[in-house]
Amino acid sequence: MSKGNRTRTALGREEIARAALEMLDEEGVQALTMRRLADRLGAGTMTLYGYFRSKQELLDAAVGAAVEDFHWSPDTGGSLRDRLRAHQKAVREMLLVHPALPQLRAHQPMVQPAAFRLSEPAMRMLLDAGFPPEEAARTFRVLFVYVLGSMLFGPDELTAEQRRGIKAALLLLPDDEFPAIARMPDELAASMGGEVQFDYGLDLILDGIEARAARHSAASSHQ
Amino acid sequence: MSKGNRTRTALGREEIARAALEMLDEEGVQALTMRRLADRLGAGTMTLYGYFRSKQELLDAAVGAAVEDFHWSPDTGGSLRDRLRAHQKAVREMLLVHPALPQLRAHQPMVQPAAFRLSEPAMRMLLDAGFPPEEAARTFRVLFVYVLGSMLFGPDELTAEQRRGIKAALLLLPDDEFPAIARMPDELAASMGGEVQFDYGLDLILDGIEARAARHSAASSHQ
DNA sequence: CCCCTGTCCGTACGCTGTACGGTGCAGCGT
DNA sequence: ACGCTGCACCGTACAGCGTACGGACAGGGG
Repeated sequence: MSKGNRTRTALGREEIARAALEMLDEEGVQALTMRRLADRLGAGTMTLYGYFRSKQELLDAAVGAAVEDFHWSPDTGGSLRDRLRAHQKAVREMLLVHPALPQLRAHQPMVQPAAFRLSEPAMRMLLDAGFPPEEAARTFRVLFVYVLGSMLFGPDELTAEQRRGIKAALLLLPDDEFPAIARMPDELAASMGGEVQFDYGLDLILDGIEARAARHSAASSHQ
Repeated sequence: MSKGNRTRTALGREEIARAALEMLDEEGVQALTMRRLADRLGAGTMTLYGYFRSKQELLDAAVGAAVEDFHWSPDTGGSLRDRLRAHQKAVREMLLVHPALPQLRAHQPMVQPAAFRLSEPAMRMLLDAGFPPEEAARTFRVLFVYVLGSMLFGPDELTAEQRRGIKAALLLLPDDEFPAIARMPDELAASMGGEVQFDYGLDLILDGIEARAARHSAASSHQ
């Protein structure tokens, strides 16, 4: 059987997925087209369909490629809070490198098993801290939603034009109907992204988690 | 000038936007097509472009129509925590009626000034509770990200097929590489949406907000 | 009556994802 | 050395998308 040596002919699932991921990160989700990707690879459009059944399958593979870049060394010490924060910050860093991931995740949940690499460390920390499985899952979910949501709804990727549009909309709000918002366009604009904003919210959530963790460790020491 | 009475001929910006919103809510974002919307209205496709310069402008108008459905009676008493929770739950209810809103928001921030109707009450509560403007904005932003993120990443709208895919992926994870996750497929699946999950996270975040509010009210009483 | 203005829409263009079927080369049996 | 077979590649085609252009047609003012 002529197995395994056909990759000498340049193309393969891995290469295509990586090229798709690059394109995604550089130009955004809507810019990734089968034709444009094929051009970039110096291939014909339909060649890609020899490796992936559909565009969706290709996108899944690109997600898998991005996720494989993430590795977490589990042995950093410190409090549960510090370790959770470090982990979530690491996830965010990865998402900043691959900004297309949250958008893809919004359309369809992770199909790639490798995607669980991201959540495993945090789940483990919570279980080790005494959270019962269901609450650990719920707690992790809050962090998950916040970290991904910050990427998607925090406009780190806003056009200058969009920024101007928001500012303009804020300025012409009637003061009497929006007394709170109309007075603070600058604060609102500042709150819409950036590392300071992310850290503020992360710490706020970690406060809540820490309080619950204290309850659990107290309960287990009673036993 | 023949101004104002042309709506007698059935069509108008308002009707079109409302029809678009219905279509969005019933069939999802990707199902809304200029052609299909025109058919539904009994009009030609290009007629719509007489009322909206582009599909994007139409989508913005649909967002505006959805947001106008939301009214908040500001006078409910109770603690800051209770009022914030009631408000965020009301927002979530509106989003459940119009599930397309978070997806639209993910692609482009709110251009409709009316969208600020949603955030005004919460901002006001935070300012009244003594939060300085910048921190109020940051705090609100955390709630905002969580509420929208819960809609988008919580799979309230998951296909049964997708659900099965996740479950299958979870079941064939190698236990040695994912010791935490592989043991709790059911808990994880349960954590991915639903009102219980949402309330858990909302209360967790409100804990953090309440702690900060206590600090602010203490500071203001010192003065 | 005619013309003018404004609403409506048929047609067309360039784009998308993808099905189908052909082309050309690598490797093999003889 | 030769012909066959299988497979990687891709040219072409089709339905559907957003939307530009220009024509059809109705209603009101001269």
